[in-house]
Amino acid sequence: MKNISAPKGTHDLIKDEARGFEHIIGIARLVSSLYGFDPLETPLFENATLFERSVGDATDIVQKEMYVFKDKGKRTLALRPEGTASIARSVITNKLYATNDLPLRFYYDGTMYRYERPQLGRYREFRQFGIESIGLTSIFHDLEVMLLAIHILQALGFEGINTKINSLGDSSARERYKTALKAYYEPHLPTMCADCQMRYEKNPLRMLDCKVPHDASLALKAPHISEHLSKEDKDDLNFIFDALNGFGINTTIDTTLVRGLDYYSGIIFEFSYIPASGKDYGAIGGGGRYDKLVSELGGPDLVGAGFAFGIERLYHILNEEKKLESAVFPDDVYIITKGDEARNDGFSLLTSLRTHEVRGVMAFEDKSFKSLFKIAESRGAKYAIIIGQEEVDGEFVTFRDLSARTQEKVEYGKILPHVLKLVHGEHHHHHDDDECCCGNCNDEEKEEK
RNA sequence: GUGGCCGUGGUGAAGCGGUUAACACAUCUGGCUGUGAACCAGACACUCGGGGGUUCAAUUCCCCUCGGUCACCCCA
Repeated sequence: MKNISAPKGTHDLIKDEARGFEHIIGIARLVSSLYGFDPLETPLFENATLFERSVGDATDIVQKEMYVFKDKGKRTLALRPEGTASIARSVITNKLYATNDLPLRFYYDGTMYRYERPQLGRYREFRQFGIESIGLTSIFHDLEVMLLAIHILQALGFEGINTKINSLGDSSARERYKTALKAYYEPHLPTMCADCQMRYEKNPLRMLDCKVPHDASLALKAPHISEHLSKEDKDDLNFIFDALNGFGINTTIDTTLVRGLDYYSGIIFEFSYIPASGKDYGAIGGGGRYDKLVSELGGPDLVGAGFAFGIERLYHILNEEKKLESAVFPDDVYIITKGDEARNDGFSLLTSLRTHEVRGVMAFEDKSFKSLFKIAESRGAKYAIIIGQEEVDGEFVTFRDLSARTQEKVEYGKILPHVLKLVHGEHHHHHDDDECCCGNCNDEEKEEK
């Protein structure tokens, strides 16, 4: 039998990692709802033309990274490479814009697919959390979107995020700028690196952040995109810059910042953060304004703005920075039994504990007490409940405090309240507070008696 | 898509032409007949990622392939 493996560029999220992802998404959803955003879930695949028309059929994402396939009905479908196009599509197909309450504010999260060569922080199936605000009427709406993004990062524990902003202007400004750039670079082209010669044809904006010293020095004197921006675009950019700094967010205008999706126009932004380990996971999130996306997809003339975070990247960084508290949920109780009768009694007890929101498991197979205690320990269980023949005969339970290493006998009839009191006790303890629970609880119990 | 490095048991890893393929952790069994530490004694590798080749002999060399990782590219 041949071994099977997970497809290249995919990864399983196991226990801690899955909980870490849940945590990140949970915070992002919570903060988004603070800003009046609602969830919107769209399909994992769409008609391929949706992405060709929105992301852009000349972009790398569509040209070489999209998973495209035909279904049995000969429809040409694509696994979504990003989330914005689907949200825009949904707004149009469901006529969500027919409301007096614009902009529409939505958040989403889910897997995205891009056929790329996997690397650290880059996968073929990866997860994003994003928000879209569609039907903007004010620059404050752009600002709101950015503040929400930053708020989420702060709520996750990020400090010192590098925020870069830029304005791409409208599409005609961008074309004018590309022409100007090419005119500037043309005479120098023979002296430049091979990559830049390729960029010249494909994406001249990228020539600006070449790392080859010679080329980088040329970039310093290159024409500026601001020379081609309308007054309104310039004012918007300055407004955002001042506002973010005014809120204490360290922001820089990076005129070389560009994005790989064609629908962006006007203000764009990107967040990055390199952890102390020095590992560079790339941009952790980014987004911007899209003036024409909705109308080009056949909807009304609505302006939108949004962003997306890469959850894998957020997770990896938070993990390196030890910002994720252990996501492990230790058992409250671990039940150890010996013999059929004991197993029956133990199972009834376990079942009733669970209905009372006590977390626990028991082993149903016969193993040595030694290994069962080892399992209880590795699960981080607070208490062990032992039921063997002695206990069954005497109708009691041996209740062991695993951290204090003390145990006592508790009658069958009193075990449920006994556990509930310890686990849920009126006086609320923090779960990470090792010493408190057992000691205090027992003391108080004695005092009450 | 281009180039570099890597792939040994559940895990971390030695070995780099002929070895019983170390060692450590984990797991299991016993010493302790119902109790988690430590200690002691044992046990556990049906493909050394997969396929092919060179060789008397390959985990060790070569090729292909799959996967990971790094740089480029691109982006979350």
